[in-house]
Amino acid sequence: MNILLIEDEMRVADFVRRGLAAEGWNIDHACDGESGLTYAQNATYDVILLDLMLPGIPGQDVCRKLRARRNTTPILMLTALDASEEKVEGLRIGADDYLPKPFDFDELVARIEALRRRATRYRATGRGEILQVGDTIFDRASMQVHVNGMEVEMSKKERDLLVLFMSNTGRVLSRERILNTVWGVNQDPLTNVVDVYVGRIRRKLGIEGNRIVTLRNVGYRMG
Amino acid sequence: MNILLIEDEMRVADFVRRGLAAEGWNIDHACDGESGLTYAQNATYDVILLDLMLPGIPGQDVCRKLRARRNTTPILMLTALDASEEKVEGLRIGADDYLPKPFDFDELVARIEALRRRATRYRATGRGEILQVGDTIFDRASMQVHVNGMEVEMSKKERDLLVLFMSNTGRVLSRERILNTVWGVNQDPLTNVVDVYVGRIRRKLGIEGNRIVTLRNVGYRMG
DNA sequence: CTTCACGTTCATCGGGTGTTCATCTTTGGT
DNA sequence: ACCAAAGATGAACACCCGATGAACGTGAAG
Repeated sequence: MNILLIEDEMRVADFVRRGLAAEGWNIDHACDGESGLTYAQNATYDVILLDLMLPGIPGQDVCRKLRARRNTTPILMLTALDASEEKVEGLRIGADDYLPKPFDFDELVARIEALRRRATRYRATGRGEILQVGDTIFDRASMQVHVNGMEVEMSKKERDLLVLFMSNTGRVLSRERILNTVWGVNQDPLTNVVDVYVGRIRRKLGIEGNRIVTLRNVGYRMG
Repeated sequence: MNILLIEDEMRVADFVRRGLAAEGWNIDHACDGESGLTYAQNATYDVILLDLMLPGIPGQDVCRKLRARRNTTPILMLTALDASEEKVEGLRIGADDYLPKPFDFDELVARIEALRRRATRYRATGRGEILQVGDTIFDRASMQVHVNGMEVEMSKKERDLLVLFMSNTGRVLSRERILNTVWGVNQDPLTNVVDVYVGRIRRKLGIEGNRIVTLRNVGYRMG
């Protein structure tokens, strides 16, 4: 899940970023409305967290502009004020939910997940809580992998790689793309970690591992 | 957790009742606004689910009357219409959240839990509720922990952590998340208190402690 | 003042995990 | 059929993460 956080207070931003990163989500952080709009235009996010008290453009205007640009990404407003007028106004100008500071971290996570769920009912894009390909099932909440009803133990990297495959079935993934996504940027391009890990999850998946096919000189594809 | 459902359509009511009962919650069902108000007056609920299209008194009026009677129970509005004017109006007249039909069941659960969490931050919770995972039982009212019928002594932090695990069985909890929830915000991220306490409750739970498994590089999961 | 329970930090230890490397196998082209 | 390049795989290894025992500080109770 990709999240855009538009927030100027570094303390809050750091707190949110660390916590959400721990949920396994990717956070992009913009410090003001201008850069927030730029981020939102150049990438696709699952949820936008928008602070209202911003330097320069106020959060409300950021929200209006996003909607004017036909951006339908769910917006969760964060604000220090718990005035219900502000809440009502926020929802009127296109926000999807509203969370007054100081907020409970668990509640933030629950709201984000609720927004994601709601959005994915209408768009087809989003990923659900459970990924299934053939007889291979991955549960994001418990991080468990089941193959033919049997649980299979995996390490974090193995799971990350499997999730990448399972959420891109039928699509070819280049080694480079896999490296960037699972291992992060700036990796030694002449490593063969990807090959090693593909081998490991193939073995662990047993027969189901055959679903990951090699395309010589191109990459791998699951499906 | 006790929930009051005010809803006239039997199909929807049955669906919600069965699903929420499966969460281990008690559901009282009123078929119209009148009886709904009576229920709300004679018992204390954690959350009220209020349909807007009701025979007799409209849902909006039920909401207003509850608030006029100083009833502060969180209200989650359910409605067939996804008109944001209605949403705005609902929030203005005292509802806490709003869910358009048809809704995702998981989302309903998430919203209810969010409302409960939000409410319990301001009131003193103290409701008698029993958590059970395997042969481990926690009684919120007496704060007692029983394992295989034997009482186990625990400190406050140990109990808090155990409750967090027991109310999130099957879900992976990152250290950050645990720190934020049990120890509070802005904690030194490089402390290992969480590890130490997980170890302590594992030991105290004996065999049952094995239910808390470690996911290396991710967090812990109970169940 | 003493004692004790609790929360927290620290140091140490063991093992799982991630990574590299070398070798073997497969594939595609000539 | 042969060769070269790409991929698969087994093994080795360093390192980091988590488990744990112990020590320390603190505040409450006796």
